[in-house]
Amino acid sequence: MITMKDIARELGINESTVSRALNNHPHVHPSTRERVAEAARRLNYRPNTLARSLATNRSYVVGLVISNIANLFFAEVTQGIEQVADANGYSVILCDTARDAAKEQRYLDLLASRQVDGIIFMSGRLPADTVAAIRNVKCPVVTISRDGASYGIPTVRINNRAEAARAVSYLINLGHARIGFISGQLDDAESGLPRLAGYKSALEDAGIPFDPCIVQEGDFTMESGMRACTRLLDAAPRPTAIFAANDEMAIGAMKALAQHGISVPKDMAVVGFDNTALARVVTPPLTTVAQPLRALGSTATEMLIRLMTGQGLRDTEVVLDCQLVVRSSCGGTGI
Amino acid sequence: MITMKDIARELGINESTVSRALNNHPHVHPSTRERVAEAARRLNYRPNTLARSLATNRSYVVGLVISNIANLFFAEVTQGIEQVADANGYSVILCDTARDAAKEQRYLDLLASRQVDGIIFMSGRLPADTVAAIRNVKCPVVTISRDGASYGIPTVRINNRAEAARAVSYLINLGHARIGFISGQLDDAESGLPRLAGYKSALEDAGIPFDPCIVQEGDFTMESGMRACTRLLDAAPRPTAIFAANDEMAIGAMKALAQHGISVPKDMAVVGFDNTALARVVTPPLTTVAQPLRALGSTATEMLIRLMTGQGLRDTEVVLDCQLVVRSSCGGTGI
DNA sequence: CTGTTAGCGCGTTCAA
DNA sequence: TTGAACGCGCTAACAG
Repeated sequence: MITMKDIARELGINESTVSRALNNHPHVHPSTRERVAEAARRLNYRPNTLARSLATNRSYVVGLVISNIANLFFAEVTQGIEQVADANGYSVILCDTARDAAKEQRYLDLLASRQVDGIIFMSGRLPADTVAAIRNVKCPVVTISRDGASYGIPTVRINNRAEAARAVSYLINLGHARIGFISGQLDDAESGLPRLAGYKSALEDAGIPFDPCIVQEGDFTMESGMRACTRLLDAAPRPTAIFAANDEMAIGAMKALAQHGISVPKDMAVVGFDNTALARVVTPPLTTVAQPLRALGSTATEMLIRLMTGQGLRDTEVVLDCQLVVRSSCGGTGI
Repeated sequence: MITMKDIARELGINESTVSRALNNHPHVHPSTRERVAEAARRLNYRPNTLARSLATNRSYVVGLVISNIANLFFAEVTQGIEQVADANGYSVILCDTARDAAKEQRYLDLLASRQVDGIIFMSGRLPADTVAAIRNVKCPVVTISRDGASYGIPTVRINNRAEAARAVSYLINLGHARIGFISGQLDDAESGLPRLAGYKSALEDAGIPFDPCIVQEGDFTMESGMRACTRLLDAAPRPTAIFAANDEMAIGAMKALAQHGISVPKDMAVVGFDNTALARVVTPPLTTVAQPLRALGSTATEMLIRLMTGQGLRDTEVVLDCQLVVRSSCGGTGI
């Protein structure tokens, strides 16, 4: 490895002059600067970021703690994060916790040891000891899509309640008055309860009475969507539309409908939530609430950068808007 | 930040003794070791990995250069990589190149500057200057799924030719004699040409003449699959089965078939390649050649670890087996 | 504008 | 078994 010392010796000047020249400090003679640059090029010099970080106490690395990179949802958010980080000179250390709480803690510790300048945390719920661990790392932390705001942790998320209501209102405007709902786990404070609440409020706004018989709980898997849909079909009167709390369950519902010979969207409209790639591949393409995945990542990263660079935050909680993507499962025209 | 010096002062002993105690060196008095451990705990000491790396010249970080983390294919491989890396004490720096050759070079340089111990490279083809850049970083590099072996770069990949042949043979055994092929770009030395070659060889083995009329080139997108399929339907005699070089195009083909009122698998069998999550969501679920995605990642990481730890490599090229996953698009039973 | 000195936190000699 | 001293590669403070 070739160091600043080498190029200093080569040029018969001092190491710190080399440092200044390479870092574009003011007050370096143009000719010196040029000679240094030339020598660096010639000797194939590569700065040692580790040493620099040790000296400056800034690593220009951010940690990303995530529960499952193989999930399209997280993968897209990650892309938004990496892109903004890189554009600002930061590298990203990827930590996949596989929803393991012990791993979460270990990763937070590891990242702190590695002197990261900041951390983005997007791994499941926030139990008390995880909150404690987050407070324990000295660097700024931003959480995505979780209930961090209630702990005073900077957060970016979507308004699950309002977005769910928007989707249901859309169905109502289409003329549907009997709308089944396939919920996620109701103990999920993120995508479970709030989306159910949104469903209810949209009905209420339209003066449609809430009927618990056409609300079925699933667990966000395709299989649970199929089962929930089958139960919905037994309700009397039968719903004319189904809203599911995520795409997977909506797709499961469409499969169940197909098995029962019910045609989408002619006999049943279906709407999902998330807008993963699955939604446009399934037949017919699924109408769905599109989360701004990349934006979740980039916004969180921008917040983190503000914190790391000592600029304040406007709001410790940012709520992003979604978009209803209408496809042929809901009366759209399809491809 | 609290350092070894702090705990040394606290205990009235020397800093290097603390270092030895913390690193479980032999020849440290048990009582000293215990006092140090206790003080470290009490003061909430956290080792500074940067400083350690600078001193030992090993960072325990690997770089991952990838072309698109939002693609399920790469995301799953990445999960395999992260998992093995973490299990061996390595962290992963994620670099998403977005297929930008300039970014590839920049990232390789960046990683070298960060003193990573090794790099896994999985970003598109290997043009000459990228090969040069790879040779230029001093740490070991392993490539995945690319033609690195011909440059002497350690590689793990699948046998695209043989796996494609396997899928086509399966169709032949099912009784199909007229099998259309939707290829990828034929200038793609990875998934383009080899898969076409596999298609041809399977036909030849079965004594079926090759007919260029029922080979249509696509570009791995769903839309191109639709167009290619439409062209295939004009061929006379019309094929009874279609093999596509990836899932996306196979799904596009299924969409085109649906538009033409052709039922899958009754009137047409369809087989894809890759086994992304899309394959089991589409209707009917797609038969496809399943690449061992996680294994690609974990195998590459294991190779890299051998290299980083100075153990040799058995083979500089490892070829993994795929598996044909039969689903209802091809005579399976469906869900 | 440049050289000198000191130090970031840790590991590793070499003596004692 | 422990202490003292030095070095990893780089930045920063202070002179000059």
